[in-house]
Amino acid sequence: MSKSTHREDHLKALYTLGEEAGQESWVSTNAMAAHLDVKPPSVTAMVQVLSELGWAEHRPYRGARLTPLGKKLALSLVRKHRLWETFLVERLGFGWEEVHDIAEQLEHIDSVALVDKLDAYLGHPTIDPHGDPIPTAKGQIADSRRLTPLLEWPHDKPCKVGAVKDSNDKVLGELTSLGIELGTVLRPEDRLRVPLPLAEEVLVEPQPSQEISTHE
Amino acid sequence: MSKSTHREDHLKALYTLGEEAGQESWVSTNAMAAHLDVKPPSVTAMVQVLSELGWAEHRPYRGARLTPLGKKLALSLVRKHRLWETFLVERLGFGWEEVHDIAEQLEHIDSVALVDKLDAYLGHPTIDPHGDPIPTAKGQIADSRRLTPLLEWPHDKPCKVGAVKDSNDKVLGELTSLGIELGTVLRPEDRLRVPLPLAEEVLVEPQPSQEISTHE
DNA sequence: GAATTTTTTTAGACCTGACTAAAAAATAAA
DNA sequence: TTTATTTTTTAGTCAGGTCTAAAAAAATTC
Repeated sequence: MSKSTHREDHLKALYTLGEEAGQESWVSTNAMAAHLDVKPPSVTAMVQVLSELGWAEHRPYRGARLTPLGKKLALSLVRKHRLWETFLVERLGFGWEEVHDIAEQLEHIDSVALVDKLDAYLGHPTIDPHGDPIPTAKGQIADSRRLTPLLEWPHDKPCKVGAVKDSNDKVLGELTSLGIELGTVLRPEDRLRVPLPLAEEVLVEPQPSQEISTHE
Repeated sequence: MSKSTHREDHLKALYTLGEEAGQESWVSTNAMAAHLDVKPPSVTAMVQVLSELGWAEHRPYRGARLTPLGKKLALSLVRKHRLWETFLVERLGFGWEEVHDIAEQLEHIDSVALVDKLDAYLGHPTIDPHGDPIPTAKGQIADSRRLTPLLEWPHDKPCKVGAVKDSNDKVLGELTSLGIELGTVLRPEDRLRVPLPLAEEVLVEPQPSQEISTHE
């Protein structure tokens, strides 16, 4: 990996864990190390670099958090990642469970023009193949949908799959083999076929229209 | 750059210079250093690594050349590079002079499935936006065209632009501003507008059909 | 064919990011 | 609040790839 790829990976880890933990909280270097599959001392060193770059703040023994600049850069990485995932699924025909690792590489390609043109080519998509919102070029996340965990959805009403929470390859693959993908309409009886650990990962929204089949 | 990116860059330099110099010749480490914009000792070190990997042979003080395995790998890099260039121009709307640097990054993305799907998506193209042939997945270069340097083409016959020899951004940009791109038909009088240094880079083929305009 | 110049390799240093082991700070338990 | 435990940082090492300076081989000149 290049110097910047390493930095970007740590930046993104910090962003991701920071989002999970809530806005102003400090992310522990240990958590980042676990997330990046690296030992804690390596993260400490890297966090200090991010700090020198003005991307993050580091309070020794407390943790790290992004500066506004760091957050902006992280969002541009997330944007690239999700645009590439969209391309891979919608244009190249990959399954939604196959694209994470490839997008993980593609997101480090350095070219503003490329991202802009890719975005336009895809028709300025707002969500990626896993239902996650795609930040705009300015770093705005505009996700107007109000998603509800499937397990909290009323048992007698149909709903539509809007996103998968922790979209790791295994969960996505199992959902696919159940015939469940983004946009799939779940009727009350369909939900019986979804094992609990999978159902926990699914976020749904009201079924808006005349869709009736299990396969969207 | 990652370990493999560095290795691949040296491998490709060795391939490129080896092709220019003719099949069996040894490529000097100095030439590679100039090509890669790196100092000669760095190349020596890297060539020794390639040698340990079985990708190249190194004869100290003579130079290096690819093994059959190395050549196969190099061709797969060239294939990736040219497929991505094709994608960038044909799908994303980049100019042919803008894509080299981006493809230089994209060619290191590691995913066989990605290359296969990209190739299919583009309709299994055989030449890239600069007229260079795209190796097949098996490493075959099937270029049935017989291209002639523009300067050797009979002055009284029209011809069609088939490729650009040294497709660096500057040459390509100047050709574009003259209205010359791949497939452009050049009538005898059109050739007067092409400065010598540019004309030297252009390879042409017989004009097959009813094309008459300067803009293909 | 000996001497000089050019090319290439070796030697040794630096940079970046990873690691292990040990020290220091923070947290939890007694 | 003192002790024990956990977390995090520091210290020191290693790997990979780059560099400069010096040595060795090859090519060239006289």
